[in-house]
Amino acid sequence: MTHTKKRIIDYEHEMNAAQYEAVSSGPGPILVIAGAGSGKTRTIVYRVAWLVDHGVDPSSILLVTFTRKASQEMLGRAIRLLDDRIALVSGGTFHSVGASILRRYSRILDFDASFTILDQSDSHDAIDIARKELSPPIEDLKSFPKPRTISEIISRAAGTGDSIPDVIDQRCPHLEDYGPDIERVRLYYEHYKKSHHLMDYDDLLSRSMDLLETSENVRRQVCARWSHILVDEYQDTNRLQARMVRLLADGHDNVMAVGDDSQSIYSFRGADFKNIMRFPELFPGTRIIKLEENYRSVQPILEVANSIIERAGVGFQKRLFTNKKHGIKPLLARPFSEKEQSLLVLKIVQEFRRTGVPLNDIAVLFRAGFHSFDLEAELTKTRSPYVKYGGFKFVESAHIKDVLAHLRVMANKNDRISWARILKTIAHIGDKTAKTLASLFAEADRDSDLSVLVPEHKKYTDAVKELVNTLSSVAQMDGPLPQKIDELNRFLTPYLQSMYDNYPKRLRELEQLAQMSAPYNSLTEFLNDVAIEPPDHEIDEDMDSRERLTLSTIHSAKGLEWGTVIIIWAAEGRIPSPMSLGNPDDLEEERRLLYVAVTRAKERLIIVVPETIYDRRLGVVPASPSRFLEEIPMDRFATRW
DNA sequence: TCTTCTGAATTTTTT
DNA sequence: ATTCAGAAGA
Repeated sequence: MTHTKKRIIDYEHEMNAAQYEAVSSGPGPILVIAGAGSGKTRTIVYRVAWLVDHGVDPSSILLVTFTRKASQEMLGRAIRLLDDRIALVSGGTFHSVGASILRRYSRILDFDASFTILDQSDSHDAIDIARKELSPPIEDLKSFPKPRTISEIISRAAGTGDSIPDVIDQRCPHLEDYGPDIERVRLYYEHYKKSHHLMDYDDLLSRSMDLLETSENVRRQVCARWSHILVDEYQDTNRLQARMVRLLADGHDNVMAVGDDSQSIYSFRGADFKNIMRFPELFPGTRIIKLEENYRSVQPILEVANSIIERAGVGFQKRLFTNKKHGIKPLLARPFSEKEQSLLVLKIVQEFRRTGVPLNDIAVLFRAGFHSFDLEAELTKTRSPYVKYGGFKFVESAHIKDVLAHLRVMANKNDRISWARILKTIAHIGDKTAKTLASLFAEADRDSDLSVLVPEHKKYTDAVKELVNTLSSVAQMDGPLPQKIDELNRFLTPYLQSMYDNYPKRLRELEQLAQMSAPYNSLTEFLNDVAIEPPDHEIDEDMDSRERLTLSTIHSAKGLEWGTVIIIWAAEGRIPSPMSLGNPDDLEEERRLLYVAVTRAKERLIIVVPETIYDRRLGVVPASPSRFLEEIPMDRFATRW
């Protein structure tokens, strides 16, 4: 066998001392505290290479990340660095690792191996059903919390291990009276999922770990399969995920966890940065290595970053330093209004472009998706190209969900939620009819002809029959998966045309979906993967090659960097978000969020705080800079360049 | 009377 | 994009 790409790596000289120490550690638990821009990804990639170079079988290495993107990027870099053997490394998200364990051992739990994975809105739908079908019924459904709220509470309880009343007490005390009924909804929801062979995202983690905990046999097999585990972004784990890491490493403790407590920004989804502080308790004998040299930002930017984070209450002490001593101070700009802010951003961007800064190297960051609405309007008006991250997801857009729902009922006839969604696309069928028919279909025998169940002499009779017939004929079609999906798309085209005026674009996306299914052998397999790992929006759009400005929420910008970063709406009332004011821990997270935003910048940082803010109720009111900025000595900023 | 359809209002962050 | 309230329709 020849390894054409193989090269000898001089580990000691290709990185700094701390990085080398982490990369070349022997067996046992290691915690790497990697400050922003300190070469975290590089360290992980070299660690994988080092292990393989020192005789560890690549297929026994597991690299756990939070996103598919992160996992692909790291494996891609490792493959380029070493050679094709790296391709054998297992990489995945916590959820996909859980799903793969469940799929393999589902027989042991009494669960059908072909379970369907509920994405977030599916799970909302299921909870809505539970709300409405509970008996005895909930007294005042109108004032009862919405599915979304209940789902958040249930999911948080699952992720943190707290009870429902505890979660309500901490997060939303005003809902205290509903506690017992929410608990009933949860029980119904659990039962519902079980009887319909459904798993939600939390189940993928908790069910798989229950399995490892209860079955010694399974645990031994799984832990023998992966003898070395690397976990990225450990600060964003919740208690469930920390438990997962502990269980997966049972018996060998060969875990390298990498993270930065100062960049923990996902507590709303149950993450607890204290997990990273507790790692040494979970793994006795942990070696702690700190990476503090920053390779990204110039000194004046780091000074602002350090002064934001040094006022944080708890955390591993660290202070970033850099060799890039020269550089300009961050600019603090105060335009009058939101409109002026947008115009200022436009002006800066145009100015930089003229001086040769590529558009790709500039990003505008903000706290929440809607903070960029006005800017987006201006950009559209002036025909400036941009991409926005942190908005709606490809898979969550309606037309994709429609096709997926069709595919799901083909794979699993008793998927009531998908039936209801499909039926509602037919004229004269609303909520009520859709639900009735969905139940009817879901409970029908496996092989019976559904079209005989359709009520006669209704306006929708013919349309429903056509739907049912199409579904069963596509399901029985021979041939590869993409061909089936294309057939389905053809059937749905008239509906899409009537529904969306931009249907050509949506149709193209559906073709892409069909393409994506090509590597899969079974529909079930494809659907499972799509639910865990939403495909990226633009895989090979022609837009991609063009230069565009990046607009992103701070959350979606984590791990990325740009030469120039413009932070808009760095004002009280935006960051910290008003939602966080009630809880000191949440407020601290807002501080970290601003820290993450600031540390994305390499050379130039511009912080924009409009003088006024528009409030729907109060009209135009004065705005002041975020409290996290007010704490910083003003001489760290420039007021003009 | 029960359902569907239409239009208006609202939204923190997401695997 | 989703959700809610009220009008129109069967």
